[in-house]
Amino acid sequence: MLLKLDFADETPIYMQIRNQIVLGIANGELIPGEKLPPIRTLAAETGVNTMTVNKSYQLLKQEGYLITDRRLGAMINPARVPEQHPPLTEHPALKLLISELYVDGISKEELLAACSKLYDELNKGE
Amino acid sequence: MLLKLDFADETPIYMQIRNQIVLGIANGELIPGEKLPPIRTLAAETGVNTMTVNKSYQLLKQEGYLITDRRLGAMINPARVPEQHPPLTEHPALKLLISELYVDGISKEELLAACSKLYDELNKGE
Amino acid sequence: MLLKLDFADETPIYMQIRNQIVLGIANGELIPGEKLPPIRTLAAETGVNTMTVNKSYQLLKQEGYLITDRRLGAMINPARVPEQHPPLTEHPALKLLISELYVDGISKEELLAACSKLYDELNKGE
Amino acid sequence: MLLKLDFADETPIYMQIRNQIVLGIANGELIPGEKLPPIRTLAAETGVNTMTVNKSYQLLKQEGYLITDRRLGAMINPARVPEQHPPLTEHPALKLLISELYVDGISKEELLAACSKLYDELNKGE
DNA sequence: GTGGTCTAGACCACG
DNA sequence: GTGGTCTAGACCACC
Repeated sequence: MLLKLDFADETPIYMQIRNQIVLGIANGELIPGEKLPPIRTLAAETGVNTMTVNKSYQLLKQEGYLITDRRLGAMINPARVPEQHPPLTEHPALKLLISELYVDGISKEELLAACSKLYDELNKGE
Repeated sequence: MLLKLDFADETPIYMQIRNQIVLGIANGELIPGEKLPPIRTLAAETGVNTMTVNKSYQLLKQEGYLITDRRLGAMINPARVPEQHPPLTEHPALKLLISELYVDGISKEELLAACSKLYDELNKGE
Repeated sequence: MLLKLDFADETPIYMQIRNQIVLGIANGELIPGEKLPPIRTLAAETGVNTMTVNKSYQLLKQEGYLITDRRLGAMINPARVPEQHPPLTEHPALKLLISELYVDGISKEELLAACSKLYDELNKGE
Repeated sequence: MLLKLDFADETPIYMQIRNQIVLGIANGELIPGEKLPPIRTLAAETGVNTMTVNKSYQLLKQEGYLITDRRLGAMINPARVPEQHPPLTEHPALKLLISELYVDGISKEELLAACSKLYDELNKGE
């Protein structure tokens, strides 16, 4: 799996790494139990400070996406417990996003079609 | 319209103000052409510095949500030109959001139902 | 002559009025000796405060574009003495403008063609 | 690169800084990828508040002249996408400028010669 | 009265 | 050490 980082982007680098790994898990590119590269390796490959990669791994671990085994290093959590969600209609980010799209003239059909398509693209291997 | 700010939240205050106004526009609470409170008033009401509110207004203006009529002050842009969107299926934030929800076990039906409901709630006045 | 003002524009209204009158003089729409509408009339027509129009007229008078006769009101100065210019190559605004266009990839030919065309369009009646 | 600010000038300081950097890019004094001084340094050197310099950088970033690499700070955007221009003959500032010069008796030849010279002086290093 | 600009500090997130 | 955010107060241009 290849990480694409944009150092000029406003989202922090550690968050970009975290996001890409989450995306990788969702679309099946990273499978539960798969080993992730050691922090130093990933840092060297991406030209990022080890501390930054470390922060990403810590965050992913805290969110349950990752587990670290002392002997094997980091791997995708094979037994993740999904987070408890309040009703989706209260999800602040989703609400804001849909509001922005609505104001930009996106129709309901377009929105639902895109959501459906994006969802279907996930984990094609299933 | 009442703004609710959370000073403990990590999202910057100026961004919270911006977000709430965008939400207000989307759900019809703020109508195009409507006058917004002067920077100083809003600052006093929310207990925030004028510079912070100023920053929000600047951002909203830059995004086209707001205009400042030199005679009357700030108002919701009555003739906003919607932003050009690349296909929604390439929208990074939407993609990430759906991925996170998917990994958390949200079903496609739940997702679409929530999006549909959120969309329908917007601009009830229409 | 019709003034088009944009109250949301960042350039002050009095300056917009001044600019449009200068443009009118340059393109021959306003001819030397021509009477300008009284301040109050212009203010009413454009929906602007009389003080604002007054400021425009004062500025134009100070720049020599306008003279006011107590009996006849304001008119385009029929005997304007052109301002003394330092060498054009030192003109700060021109320098900045050309720099911006250059950085935006405008070729020298495009620039000169546009300048030539714009110049030729002025005072067609001559 | 040395910035010359005129505190008596009516153009805002942050805009003067912005203008000088744009000029520097155009004439080749600042090359794409070159690192700019940190906000604090530039503020100290010019005797201006950090917030003011910050505002300049924000503006330059928004205009695409500058990027801030999260690791290295601010630098001249090495991959700037030129802005889309409507036909130059519709450029309001250029139109106004030429009109003013025309009314001041500048001949077409003088104008074109100056534009040509100014353009040729840009980016001598090329 | 309106927004726009600026100052002199301070704190924080990021790398 | 870097930019990003915020405060408390001030002054100014514009209308």
